[in-house]
Amino acid sequence: MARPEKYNTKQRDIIYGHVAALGGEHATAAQIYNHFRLTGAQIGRATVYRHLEELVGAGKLRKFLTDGTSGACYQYIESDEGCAEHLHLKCEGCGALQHLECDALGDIARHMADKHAFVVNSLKTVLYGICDGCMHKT
Amino acid sequence: MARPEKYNTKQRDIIYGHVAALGGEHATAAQIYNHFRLTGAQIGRATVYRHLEELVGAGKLRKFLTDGTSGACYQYIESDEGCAEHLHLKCEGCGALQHLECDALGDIARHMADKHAFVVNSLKTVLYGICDGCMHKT
DNA sequence: TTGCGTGCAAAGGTTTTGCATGGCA
DNA sequence: TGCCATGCAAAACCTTTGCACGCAA
Repeated sequence: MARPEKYNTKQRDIIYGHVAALGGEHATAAQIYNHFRLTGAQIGRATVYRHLEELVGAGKLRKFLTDGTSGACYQYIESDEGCAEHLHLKCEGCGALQHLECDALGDIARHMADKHAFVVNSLKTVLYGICDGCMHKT
Repeated sequence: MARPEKYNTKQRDIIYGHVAALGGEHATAAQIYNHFRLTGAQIGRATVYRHLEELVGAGKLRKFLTDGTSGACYQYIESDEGCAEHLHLKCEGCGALQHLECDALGDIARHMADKHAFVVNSLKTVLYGICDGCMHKT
């Protein structure tokens, strides 16, 4: 159990290194696949998807779903404790995905657990709304 | 602006009536389409999708995205004003959708607007997590 | 050598779009 | 009558899967 840790391949290192290098940035599977194509690293779509799902299962990567047929977005999860506790904001106007770094979120999660017996999964929750830029447009 | 309110067709009434009859239940586009096929109402896929998206845009319907390739789930929004005041909780264990009635939500929305210049859309925002019942199972 | 991991291609599914026809106002 | 909405089909899209080869241990 734990982690099979079967083989240590070059592709695994490349993919893992790339998503880790993304830091807080998010990327779709297609973007990641294209990045490898452009950088010369010949990695098949299937391999990208397989490792992405593997990393999601291992808790190293977060997966969320965008609105249209744009596909799923992946984001690296820092192992630091501080970064695990932030939510995401999706602007319905421009479609941008922002990160919410705020101490209040910890209070919200605690409030939900205490008063409503509901444990919020910050990794999956996305708040929808209108960002500052789009609010002043038209 | 308000609403174009173009034509009032029979299919529109059928689709609207069906999703309203679902109440709190959620259904995928394929399920809704199949329901019409079985009940004898001949309505094309495209028409179902078009009206579903129209209803989502009008705030009458909520659209979720499921994990796999199962497609999107739609759910009827009972009353505009009632649901605008609170958020929704989606349990990842049992799939139930709960309503969160809490004054703290007003504080959250206010905090987001003041500190982060982001207006939260309560109609579309869903908090994911584990409900009380599922937490004690297994 | 053994067998997992890879890559290519094709399948699977959901959603969108073009175009001719029918129905509402 | 004019024009929108519909329906059928095909396209586009993302994602998964089968199979033969290559590479790690």
